[in-house]
Amino acid sequence: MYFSIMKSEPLIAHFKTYLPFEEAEISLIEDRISRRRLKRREHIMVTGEICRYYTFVVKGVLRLYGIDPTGKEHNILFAAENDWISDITSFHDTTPGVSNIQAIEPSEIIQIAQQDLYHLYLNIPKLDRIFKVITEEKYVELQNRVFQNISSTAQQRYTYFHEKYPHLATRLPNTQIASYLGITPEFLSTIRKEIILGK
Amino acid sequence: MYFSIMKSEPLIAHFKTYLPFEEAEISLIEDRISRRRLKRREHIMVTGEICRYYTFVVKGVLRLYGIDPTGKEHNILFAAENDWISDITSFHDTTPGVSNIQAIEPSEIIQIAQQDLYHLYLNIPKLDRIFKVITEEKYVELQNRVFQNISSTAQQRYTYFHEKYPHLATRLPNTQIASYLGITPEFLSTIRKEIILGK
DNA sequence: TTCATTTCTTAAACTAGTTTAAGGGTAGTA
DNA sequence: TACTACCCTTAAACTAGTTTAAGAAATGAA
Repeated sequence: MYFSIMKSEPLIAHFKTYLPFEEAEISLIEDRISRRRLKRREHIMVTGEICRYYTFVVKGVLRLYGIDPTGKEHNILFAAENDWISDITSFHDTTPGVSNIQAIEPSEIIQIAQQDLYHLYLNIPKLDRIFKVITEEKYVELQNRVFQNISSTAQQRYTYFHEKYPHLATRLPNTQIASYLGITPEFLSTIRKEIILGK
Repeated sequence: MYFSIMKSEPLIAHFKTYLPFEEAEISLIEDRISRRRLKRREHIMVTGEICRYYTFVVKGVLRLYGIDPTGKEHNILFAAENDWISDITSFHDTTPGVSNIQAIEPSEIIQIAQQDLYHLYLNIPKLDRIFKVITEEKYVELQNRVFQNISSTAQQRYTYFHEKYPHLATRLPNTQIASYLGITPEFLSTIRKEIILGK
C-alpha cells in the first residue's frame, strides 16, 4: 500500500491550520501514526469493543452510530475529510464502548493509538492546545445541533443540515440523513416532497 | 462582599481534581479571576452581546438558552456547582453571541475574562490540558444527549434526565426541564402522570 | 448484462406531542 | 392580609411524525 513519502502529510496539514510545526515534531508524529484504507461498510469499532484509536479522515465519510434497546441504529455524527471520529470515553478510559464506527464510502484514515497520542501530548505540548481547540469547535457544533433538536420541526432540521453540511447532504443516502435527524426515512421522503412543492 | 481569604479557592479545588497545582500557579490564578453573586433570574449574558467571561459555578444553578424565530426560549444546558457555562464561540471570537445565560437560583460564580484566560494559558501550560479534558467530558455528555434526542420518546428522555442528573431534576421547576427536553410543560405533566400510574 | 440488494416513494392507519383554554396551588411582596 | 406572578394540572381538538405494506428506481457484484 503506497501513499506518499510522508504518510502523516494530511494530518500535519490539518495541525498546521492551528499552529506552526517544526520538522522534528513532524517526524515524531510520523513515527506514531498508522494509515489505512477502508472498504464501504467496513467497521473500525463496534459496541462492546474498546476504541483503540483516535481516527482522522483523509478521504471518504464515516459515521458514528448507537443502537437503541429495540435494535435500531441512530447516527450520532458523520466525519468526512479532515475531521476526527472516535468513541472518546472508550478511548481514554480503555473501557468497552457503546458506539459503532463504520465507513459509508470507501475511505482512507490516519489512526493514533492511545499510548502514542499520550506520548505525543508529552513531547509536543502544543497538541494539548490544538486538541483543546478542536474539541471546543466540535462541542459548539453539537450544541447547535441540540438546539435544533429541541426547538425545530423535522423540516427545519433537514433544511439546516443542508445549509450547514452541503457536502454531506448531497453525498449521503437519505436513510443515513433521516437517522441523523431522528426521523424515519419515510417521513424524510414526505418532507422532501413538501419542500419541492414549496411548503 | 466577603468570601474567604482566597476567592479562587473553589476553582483551585476543581482544577486539583485534574492535576496538582503549586502556590505560585494558584496566586497567578487568584489575580486573574473575579467572583460575584447573582440574584434569581439575573442574566450574565443576552443574545447579541459579546460573552466576556468563562464562568464557573460555585453555588446555585444557571441555564444557557436560545430563542427561536418565534420568540420561544429553549434550554440548551444547565450548570450547577463545579460546572462551567459560557457562549464559547462568542467568548473566543469576541463576536455577538446567540445565547442567553441566566441564574435560575440565587448563585455565586467565578469569572475569567478572555485576556486573563489567555494569559493563564501562556503561563500555566497544564491549563490547556485541563480544559481539553473538561471540554472532552462535556462533549461526551452532549453526544449522549443527542443520542437520546434522536432515539428516545419524551418519557424515556425524562426518565434518563432524572437518573443522570437527580440533583438537577429535583431542584428545577418542571417548566425548565420541559424546555430542556424539547417538549411543552403540558406534555411533561401528562408524562409524569403516566409514570406515576406505571405506564 | 443480469440478478440481488439497497434506496426511495406513496398512502393509509396509527401514536406522540402541541395548542388552547381554564382553573387551582404556592411563594414572594406590598 | 391580600395581591400578583409563577407553576402545575386537566382536557379536548389539533398537528407532527411513525408504522406497515407495497412497489419503483437506482446501485453493485458476478
